[in-house]
Amino acid sequence: MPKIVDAEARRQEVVEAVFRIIASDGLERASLREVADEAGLAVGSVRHYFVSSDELLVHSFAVVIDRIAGRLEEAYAVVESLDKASAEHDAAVLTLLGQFLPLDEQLAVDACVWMAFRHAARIRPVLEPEAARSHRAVAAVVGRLVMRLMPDGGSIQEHLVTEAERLLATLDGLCMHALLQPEWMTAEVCRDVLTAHLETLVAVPSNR
Amino acid sequence: MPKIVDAEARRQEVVEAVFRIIASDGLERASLREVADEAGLAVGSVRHYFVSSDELLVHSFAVVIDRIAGRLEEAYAVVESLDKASAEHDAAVLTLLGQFLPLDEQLAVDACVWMAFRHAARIRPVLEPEAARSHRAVAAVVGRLVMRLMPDGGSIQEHLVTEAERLLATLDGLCMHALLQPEWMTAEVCRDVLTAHLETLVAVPSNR
DNA sequence: AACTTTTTAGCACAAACGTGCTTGAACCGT
DNA sequence: ACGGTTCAAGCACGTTTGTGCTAAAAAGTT
Repeated sequence: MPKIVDAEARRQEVVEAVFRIIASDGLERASLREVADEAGLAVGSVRHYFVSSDELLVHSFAVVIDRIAGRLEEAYAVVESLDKASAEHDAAVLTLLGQFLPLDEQLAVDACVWMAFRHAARIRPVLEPEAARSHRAVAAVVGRLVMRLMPDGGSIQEHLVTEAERLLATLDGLCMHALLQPEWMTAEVCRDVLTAHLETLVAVPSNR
Repeated sequence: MPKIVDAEARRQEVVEAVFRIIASDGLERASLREVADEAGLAVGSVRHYFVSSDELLVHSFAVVIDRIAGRLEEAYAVVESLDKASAEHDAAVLTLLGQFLPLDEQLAVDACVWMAFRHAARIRPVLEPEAARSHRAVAAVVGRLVMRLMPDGGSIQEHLVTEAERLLATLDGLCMHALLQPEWMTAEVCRDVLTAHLETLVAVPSNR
């Protein structure tokens, strides 16, 4: 039998190298040579764990999606465990929504990588399936949250879809601005915008 | 004197070629050779009008910013010319906000290009000044609009900033989704989300 | 007709890229 | 101790990129 190496762990190390490169230098710099250097390996070694550059990138995309979706599900479970009217509930909702934003270093890397891959997927067909999965996973959690938060429980299908999409758009927009214009979009502004949005979600206008 | 050619018009043609390439194949494919082919010129010719690849890209970024900002100012002038309570006013506001979204082919190209450059500016320092200018220009219009739409005229500075940033984030998020997930984010959903947002902007919760 | 200056075109080079392929090195079971 | 399998590393080839440089074509002025 061969040399024993935890192959999955090695793959994960390479993926982490990909993340660091994308966060600091962008997706276009995530070449095999750069990734190998960042991971402290040779190009041939990286290619031993990932058949092609495409496979490496698609797998990296999948990993970041799973990480984000996992955090969201976890945070949503907390929300669901609390009483709807309690103050802890509101705090838990803010914590959930904060998982989208680059509020700490780990979240910032994930947000960078996520954004980069989603935008790249518009052009590169290999990334498209994962982009669609990412959208479905996030929309599912946000949809459940909106259903829980809306006063009528989201009974009117059209309003639910609109409000879910509205929250999703605001989140992605906030994430974008926090990544691209960090000097204008501080963590505090993010929080203010989110709380303002939540107030508008609870208080549905009467004329609808 | 030399061969007479309208240099500015030629530059514009090259820029249009850049736009088409970015919209269809992404910014990373906007190389000198690709641009020259798309514009029907030789690489040397393109380089005669743009000293370097960087200058071409920065100038293209500036052009798309001017185009978008121009449309916004134009649409805002219409809004300002109408009575605040009229139905035409609401329609004009929707028209203004629609300038951000890829609702027709021209807007879609501009939105693609704008997004691509803004994201690239995170990594490429040469693009950063234009990205900052773009943010200021758009924020100015949106800020004025929010000030006009808020019931108290945006007299409380913090609320104004928050609401302006909230609208800006929603717009960018909508634009992103419309570009990346066009099958989920139709023009109709965009309109619904925007009208819902405007309702929440007019009806400020009492506890604030 | 000759000259000058702009415009257009193209060559050549170094650098970086993905990938097919080969070569040692490491290590476990026999 | 040995053999077979996996891991690690690297070479080589064809592309593509930006850019410095050269040179031909075009056209108004003299």
